[in-house]
Amino acid sequence: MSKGQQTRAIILTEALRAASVEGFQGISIGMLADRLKMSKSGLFAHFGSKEELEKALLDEAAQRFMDAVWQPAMKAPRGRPRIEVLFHSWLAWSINHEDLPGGCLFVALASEVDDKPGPVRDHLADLQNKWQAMMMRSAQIAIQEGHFRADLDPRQFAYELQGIFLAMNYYRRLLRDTAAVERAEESFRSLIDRAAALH
Amino acid sequence: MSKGQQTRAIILTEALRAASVEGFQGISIGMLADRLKMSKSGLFAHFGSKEELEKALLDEAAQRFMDAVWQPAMKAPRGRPRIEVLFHSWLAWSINHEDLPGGCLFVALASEVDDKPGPVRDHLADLQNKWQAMMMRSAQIAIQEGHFRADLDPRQFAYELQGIFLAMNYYRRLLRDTAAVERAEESFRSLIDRAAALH
DNA sequence: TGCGCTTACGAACGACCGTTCGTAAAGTAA
DNA sequence: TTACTTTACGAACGGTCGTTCGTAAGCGCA
Repeated sequence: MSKGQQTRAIILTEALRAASVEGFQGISIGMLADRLKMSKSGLFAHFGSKEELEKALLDEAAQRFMDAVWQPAMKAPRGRPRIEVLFHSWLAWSINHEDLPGGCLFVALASEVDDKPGPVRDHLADLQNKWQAMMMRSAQIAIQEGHFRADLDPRQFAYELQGIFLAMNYYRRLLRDTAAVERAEESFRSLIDRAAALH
Repeated sequence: MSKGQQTRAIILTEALRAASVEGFQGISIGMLADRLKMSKSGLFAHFGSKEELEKALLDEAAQRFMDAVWQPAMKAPRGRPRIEVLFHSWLAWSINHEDLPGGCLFVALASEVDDKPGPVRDHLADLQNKWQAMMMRSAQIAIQEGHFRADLDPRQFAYELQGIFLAMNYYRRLLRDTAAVERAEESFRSLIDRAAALH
């Protein structure tokens, strides 16, 4: 790995941390340069514009998300066990305080960019649409495997899973409810019970 | 109403619109002054600091929320009917494009302020904690009325209701899913069915 | 009508923003 | 080591930020 790529990786790691806490609006080139003891212009040169930095951050976060959440799920047996791993990896991802002290980056950015047309918004929406599709597909597989009811609506299943996750984030980060994760687990159990095939 | 209070109300209405779209970080005194064809300093004088403006905005939003969501629910019969009105008023509030073109202000602000200690964060968290308490209390009443199961956990009920709402916001605003509201309705029906007392 | 208080303005402040540019140092391949 | 490219820097740009202040106009009560 060349020197440039190395520095770039360090910048992205620090910027990821900062953005999870402050959002894209809240981070600045100067602030990142200060934290990393670099010059503004030196850091800036790695991306060419702040918008390019933001896109690079989304790519980096997506890469990490796939590694931390999707890959472990793909190693689990198809169907219900996979969905259980998926959900728990997802929770763990958003609570990983070292990489993302401000919680899940995608949630932190959603409200900020949802009204701001442009490549950053498009990129985030694309990633999140794909994530919904992945959850839907996982539910479909669970139906195929006979773990879930045949008449389950996978889209609605993904919607409710997303809701449980968002509520966990809300309770944990804004309300500082220490039982947020347990509430999410409880809701998840209920969702799985309803989705499960009758025996 | 004095001239000052009148101007202040106009500022708050416009600032509320802007903040629902751009968040607190995204609005500035200069931008609001431009939109309202006032001077920066003239507008500024009504609040004394940007933080005071933000607190005033939270108060104004809370007031409007109570009028638009809580009051209609209190006019409905106790128990399940009240909860149904509550939920639908809540959805309508967040979709009211005239007052809040960027959707529910509280959701828009949650991620922005949840890591920023200070009076603004405290104020928002307080409002949201009270809202959770209102939903819990409504569920308790529904239990008393015999509409909901006696062993229902009102806290968990409020959690899931919050999740349905947040997912609706996410689907509608970030993913631009035109069926977001219907998905929310579907999840709500399912939640009510599970909460309902058996006959 | 007149007077005092409220309301609004314009100019300016230091701070920070993203970005540009010329230049020096460090890395990398032959 | 040499020659070339990559990487990093410092200074400066125009612009916007929240905030301050002195001053003028307008409101509302006597």
